[in-house]
Amino acid sequence: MPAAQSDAPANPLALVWFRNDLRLDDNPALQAALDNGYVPIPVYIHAPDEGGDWAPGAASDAWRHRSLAALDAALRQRGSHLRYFFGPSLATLQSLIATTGAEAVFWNRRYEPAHERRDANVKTTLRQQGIRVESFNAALLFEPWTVRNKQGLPFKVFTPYWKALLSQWQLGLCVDAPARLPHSDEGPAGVPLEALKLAPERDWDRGFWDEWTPGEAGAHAALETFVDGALRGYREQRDRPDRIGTSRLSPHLHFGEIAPRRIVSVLERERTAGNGADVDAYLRELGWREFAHHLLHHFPETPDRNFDARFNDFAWSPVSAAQLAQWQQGRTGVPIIDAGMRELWQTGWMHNRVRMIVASFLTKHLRYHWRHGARWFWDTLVDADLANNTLGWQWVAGTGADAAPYFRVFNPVLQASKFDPDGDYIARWVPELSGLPVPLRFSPWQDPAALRRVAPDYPPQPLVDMGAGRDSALAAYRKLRG
DNA sequence: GCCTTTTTTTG
DNA sequence: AAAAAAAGG
Repeated sequence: MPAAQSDAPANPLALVWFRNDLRLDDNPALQAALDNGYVPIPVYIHAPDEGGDWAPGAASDAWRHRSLAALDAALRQRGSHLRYFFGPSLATLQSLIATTGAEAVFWNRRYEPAHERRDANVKTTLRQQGIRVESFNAALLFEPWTVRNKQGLPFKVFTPYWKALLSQWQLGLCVDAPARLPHSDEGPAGVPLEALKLAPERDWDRGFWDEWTPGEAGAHAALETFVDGALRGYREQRDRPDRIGTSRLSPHLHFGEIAPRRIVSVLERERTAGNGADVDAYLRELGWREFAHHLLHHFPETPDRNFDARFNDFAWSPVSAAQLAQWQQGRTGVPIIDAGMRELWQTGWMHNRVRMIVASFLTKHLRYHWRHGARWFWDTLVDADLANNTLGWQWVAGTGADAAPYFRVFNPVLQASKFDPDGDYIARWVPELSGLPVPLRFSPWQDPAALRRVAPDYPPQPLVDMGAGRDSALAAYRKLRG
């Protein structure tokens, strides 16, 4: 190399701050760095306490560990790599700017209230220091503040919200992952991924990885599996926990391993005369995800407070730690509930239909405040997502926006017979009941002798009598209105 | 995106 | 007599 070359101005550096956008495909922050002629320095900053009361749970950490490793591997294939640091985020970015000489910072937005506040502060502070800072939308089809009703207010009901989305449906083109990435070794190397201690010390997550492959490649493989399999018939099969009837994309979406816009573009490409209704049904589910983020942005207190303030006076039952543990561990004596809770514990995921059933049981039959369920899901779900989790629990509990009315009580026996008609889901997750014939498998307490013979360790009676639980929930609700 | 009970319709 | 629809929580 001629010496003169070193005097030529090198390409300026930009920090690309990865958060819940752990992908290279259609990543606007990364792309903006490249398009503006910067050499991107990909960084991940571990700062769980910046999530406020909603620091990531254990299952989420286990997933993130693997997803970060996958992102780093993908970056390395392209000549770059991911650098890991400990927070606080602002101080870490400032120090990186000082040591690398980076002139810009790019990131993709998050919508959790604590993160929105933090990001706003980071942006203002760095800009005051003369740094170029830009944020982008990588996680949503539409930014929450761009969807308004006729009065200019945020929507509170899903159907009109969804109609508004459809009427303004205009998605930009996806940008493919760059084939090569310029690279700089300027500045500190950071710490090894293992230092972040995201992976469990004890391998309680062993059962997760038969079911899931975190990371961008796993996300695209899951999408392909969905398109080749469950998409056809999705509209009807998506409610069947005994089948692979859903996309199983939720954790990949949460971590931003795949863009919703990419999913839409693939589904539209795959749309045929035969599967149009199925594609539309899936898009509607993506719509619920959008709605959840819309609500969280506009009503940031809802992870901890009832959306419907009338419920602030509701007579929730005092929590019995023992009963709550029975629900958590899948030992309520109600098979469909126990199957769901055990699926969650063993795989970090639960079928959506079953989420509604176990949530209804906790908030109606046990009449426990939805927060107890939301917290448990938060810790155990690999797809734990503040927007979706909050909407889901407040929806079932009847306290939310466009929620199921409180008097809508799911009957777990009826739900099981409707959506797991052969009892296969129950048999898989509560195998000790597989020796019972099917109608009995939904309500084994109805034949105590058979239950004792087949599964002597299974609770002989449900935690709550179905009829009594329903009635007392309805009575508490009546008092609220009265 | 429900359940139960009551009422009406259908075979 | 059973199934479907309606009503109301």
